[in-house]
Amino acid sequence: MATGRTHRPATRSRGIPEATVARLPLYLRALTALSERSVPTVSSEELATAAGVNSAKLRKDFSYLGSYGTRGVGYDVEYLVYQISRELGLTQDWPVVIVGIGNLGAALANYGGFASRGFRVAALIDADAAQAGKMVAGLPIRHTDELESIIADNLVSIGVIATPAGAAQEVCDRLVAAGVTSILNFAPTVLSVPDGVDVRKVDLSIELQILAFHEQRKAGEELGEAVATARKAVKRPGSDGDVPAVMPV
Amino acid sequence: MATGRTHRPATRSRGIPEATVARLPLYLRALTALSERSVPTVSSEELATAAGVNSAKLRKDFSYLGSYGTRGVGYDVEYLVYQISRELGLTQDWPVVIVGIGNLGAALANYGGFASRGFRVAALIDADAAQAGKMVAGLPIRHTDELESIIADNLVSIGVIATPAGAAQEVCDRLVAAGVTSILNFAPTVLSVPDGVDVRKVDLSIELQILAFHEQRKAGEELGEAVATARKAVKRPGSDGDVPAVMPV
DNA sequence: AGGTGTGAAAGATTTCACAGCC
DNA sequence: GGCTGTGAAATCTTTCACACCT
Repeated sequence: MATGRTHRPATRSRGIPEATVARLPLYLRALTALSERSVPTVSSEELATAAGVNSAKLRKDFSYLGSYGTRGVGYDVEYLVYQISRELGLTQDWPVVIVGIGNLGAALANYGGFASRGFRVAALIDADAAQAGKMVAGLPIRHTDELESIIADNLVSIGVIATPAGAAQEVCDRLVAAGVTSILNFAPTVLSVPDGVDVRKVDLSIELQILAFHEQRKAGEELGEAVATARKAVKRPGSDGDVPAVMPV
Repeated sequence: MATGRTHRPATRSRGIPEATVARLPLYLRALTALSERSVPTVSSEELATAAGVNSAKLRKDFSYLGSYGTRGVGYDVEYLVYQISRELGLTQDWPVVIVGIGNLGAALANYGGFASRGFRVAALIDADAAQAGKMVAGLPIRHTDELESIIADNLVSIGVIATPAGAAQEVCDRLVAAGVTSILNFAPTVLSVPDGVDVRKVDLSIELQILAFHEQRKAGEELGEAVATARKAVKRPGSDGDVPAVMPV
């Protein structure tokens, strides 16, 4: 069934839904674990459990990639690993730069998952001249002045921004001007970019706030406000106003 | 319009869509910035631009909270800040613990956004006894042995896991057993938790992989594979096989 | 039997477009 | 005249359930 003229509309044969794309890395991780344990095949049910989704969703997701399973048997682990990797573009080398080597930037540089699966940290860049040359995760920190040449020399198309919020847009503009077309933004700012540039945002305080929303519901509905009240009383000394005077979220 | 019997079905008067909840922190941040510049009112169009969404979506989102705007005028900035904060549960104090004080955990502890808006780092916890007592971001690292008592003493209901993948599930189990009901997970693993416990996941390599997917499309469709080919040729020496031998993603 | 692949139904989210109020 | 609030339409996502292959 890899041959033409099937039910699938030819017009968007390559149009994999965003929601599916976002789950492919999850499946890939679960499959990689199975592969390391030399498991040869896996059913949609087993794989779905390992990835934390339900099996109908997983099968639907895979159906957008093609028919890679065998009815009555399941999926060949190695083959699926390869197909998903290829679909995600992980069979090629993606050089990335990390800009802003503070606590977070250093954590990212040291993060193992970064180095695996075709991603390669091409350079660490920081605006602080005093940091230049210092080694982090086996790489020397380089000064922002070199940003453009580093990107050009390494054909970098993915940039990671781990600067303070105030610097993020300027860094972003320079990355884009130098040729970067995908940005992973850790700074708590909305970046504006031209069409054709992708931005994904990772925002710690947003995630916490979403948790707080649900937490509040639980407290209110299941415990009749008692815990919430107790918690309110436990404010630490020195922040007893209603508006904590800290930097903007 | 705080009074009853409106068009909204009473059955889910409190049922704010997840997608809307996920955007409230974005609006709140934009509003806080306006508030600091003492801007009194803002239109849906302006606020939407600042938050990086379109105005119809923003108005729809706000309509789930209530009618807080004035037709022909816009929204009162201070009032909206208050309403959204309240809706998100940020008017109360949320003590959090961070478990796993490696590079990432330290970065989180130092992250300013964490400390703002009602979140308070109650303790930093690490399994390495040699680290115990060391100060990070003004707080002493405490040993995992103390986890249960720390959570009980501080009424902690939100836990942040920044441990290696291998330790995450065990830490999670202990947090949950001790009373934590919301978890922000930075470890690249699927956590299993009982009903009633919320888990949100932040996964750096997943974000990168999603970017790579779109990046690949751009290269293939707009440049006729030329750049992709060039990039493939630039593999660094020592990783010329097809399967990079690094830790699982 | 056992498990994939997928139409069709159900549900959620986004966008449109305009009535209604200031 | 300008801008909110919201039904209704369009779109996207998930779930169901079963035909079909091994």
